[in-house]
Amino acid sequence: MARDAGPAAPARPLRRDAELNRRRILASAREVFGRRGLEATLDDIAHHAGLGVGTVYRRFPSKEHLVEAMFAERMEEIGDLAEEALKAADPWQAFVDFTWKSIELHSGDRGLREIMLSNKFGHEHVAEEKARMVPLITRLVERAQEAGGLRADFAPTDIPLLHMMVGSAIEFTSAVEPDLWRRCLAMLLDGLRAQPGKPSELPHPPLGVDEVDEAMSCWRP
Amino acid sequence: MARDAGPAAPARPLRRDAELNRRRILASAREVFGRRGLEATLDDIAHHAGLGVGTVYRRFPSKEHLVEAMFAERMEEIGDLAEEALKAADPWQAFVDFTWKSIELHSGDRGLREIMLSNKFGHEHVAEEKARMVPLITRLVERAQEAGGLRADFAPTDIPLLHMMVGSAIEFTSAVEPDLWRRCLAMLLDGLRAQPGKPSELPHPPLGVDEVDEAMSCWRP
DNA sequence: CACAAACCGGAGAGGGTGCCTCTACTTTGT
DNA sequence: ACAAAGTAGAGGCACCCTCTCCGGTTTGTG
Repeated sequence: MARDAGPAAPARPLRRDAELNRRRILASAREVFGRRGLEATLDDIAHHAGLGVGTVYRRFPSKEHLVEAMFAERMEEIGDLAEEALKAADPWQAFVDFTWKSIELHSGDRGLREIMLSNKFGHEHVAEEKARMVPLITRLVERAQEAGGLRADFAPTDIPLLHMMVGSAIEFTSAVEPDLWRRCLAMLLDGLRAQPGKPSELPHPPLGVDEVDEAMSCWRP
Repeated sequence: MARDAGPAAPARPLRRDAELNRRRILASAREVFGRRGLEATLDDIAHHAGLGVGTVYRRFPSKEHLVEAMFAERMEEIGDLAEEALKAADPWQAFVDFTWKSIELHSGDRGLREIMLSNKFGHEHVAEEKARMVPLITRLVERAQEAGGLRADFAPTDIPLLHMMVGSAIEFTSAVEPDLWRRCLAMLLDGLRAQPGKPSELPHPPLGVDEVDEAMSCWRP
C-alpha cells in the first residue's frame, strides 16, 4: 500500500553472473516444483541449479517469494485462456476447449496445481489472478448451458472440483503413464453433456494391471 | 514363513484393564486415522484415547502393525461388497451400486483411502485383500458391459482411478460439505453409461463461492 | 591493473517433527 | 500381600527444513 518504489525500479541491473544465476534458479525451480510440488526444498532447487542455497536466498528473500515469482505468470496464462474461450463461437466447444487446455497447463506441473487449489501458498498476485477468473468461468459455464451443451445443473464452483479430480488422476499416474488423465477427463466430460449421444472416443488406452500396481507403489498420500 | 505360533495362539488372555485399553486404542485409531489420514502420529492416537504412548507400543509393536490390524477388516468389507454385487440381477445397477457403496465406505475414512490406493502401508493381509478384489471387479465390469449398461471402453483398471478422483473430491470438500462427493460421483457415472439418456439428477447442490474459498484454505497438498 | 563492491558456497544454527524406548509408578488377580 | 502385568509420558535419536553467516571468489570500474 505504501510501497514507494514500484516493482519497475531496478536501481541497478544485476551483475552479469548474478543475472545468469537468477535465471538458473527460476528454471530449476520451475522444474523441481513441477516435478515434486511445493514441498520441494530450496536446497533441492539450488543444487539442481548447480548453486549453493545462499545464492538463492540472496536473490529471493524467502521460499514464498520464489513461489510467487514463479507462478504468477502461469496463473495469468490460465486466466487468458478463459478470456479467449469467451470469444469462441460455439459455447459448448469453448467450455470443452478451455477445460482441456487449462488442465493441459497443469498436467506437467504439480506446483501449479497446488497453487491453484490451495490458498496456503501464493499471496497477493496469485489471489488476484484467482479472483479475476471467477466471473470469466461463470460466464463460460452460463453460455455453455444457455446453448444447451452443458448440463443445466452444473455450477461454476464445480470447476475447481473438476480440476481437483483430474489433478489427482495426474498425480496418481504421472510416474507410469503421464497422459492417462486425458482418458479420465474425456469420461468426465461425457458426464457433463446436457444431451449426451454416444460416449466419446477415449484419447488414451487404459492402464494394465501391473501399471496400476506400479502407480500404487509410487503414489504417496 | 517359519513363524511357529499362529496368530490364533493367545497364550494367555490380556488383563482386564489391558483389554479395555486395547479397544480404546483401536477405537481412537479408527477415528484419528479416519480424520487425519495415516500421517497421524501414534502420540495423537494415544492421547485421543486418553492413554500414554507407551501403552500403545506395548500392544502394537509399531505403527505399521496398528495400521494393518485396523484396516484389514474394512478392506474385507469392500471385497464382500463386490462379491455381493456379482449376485445382483441387473448388471449395470450392480456396478453402480457397488461403486456408490464402496465409496461410501471410504468417504468418512481418509486412512482407508490411503491404504487402498497406496502400496506403501499395509502388508500381507491388505495386499491379499486387494488381490482378491481384482477378478471380482473385472467380472463386475464385464457383466455391466455385456448387458449394455457400461460403456465398452471402460476398463477394470479405471476403477482405482475413479476411487482416486472421487477420493480427492472428498478430501477437498470434507471440511466444508462432507457429502459433496455424491455430486461428483453422479456426474462421473453419467459419463460411464453406454447409452446415456438425460443427465441424472444430482444428489447434492453445488458449493457456494465462499465455500470453495474455505475448502481451498483448509485443503493442503 | 587494482581494488571495492557484489556475489558465491555450503556448513550449520535454530526450530520443528515423529517413532519408539525406558523406567518409576500403579493395577490386577491369585 | 505380593509378583506379574500394565501404564504414563519425558526424552533419546534421527531426520528435515528454512534461513544466516562469513571466508573466499568474481566483476567491472577508475
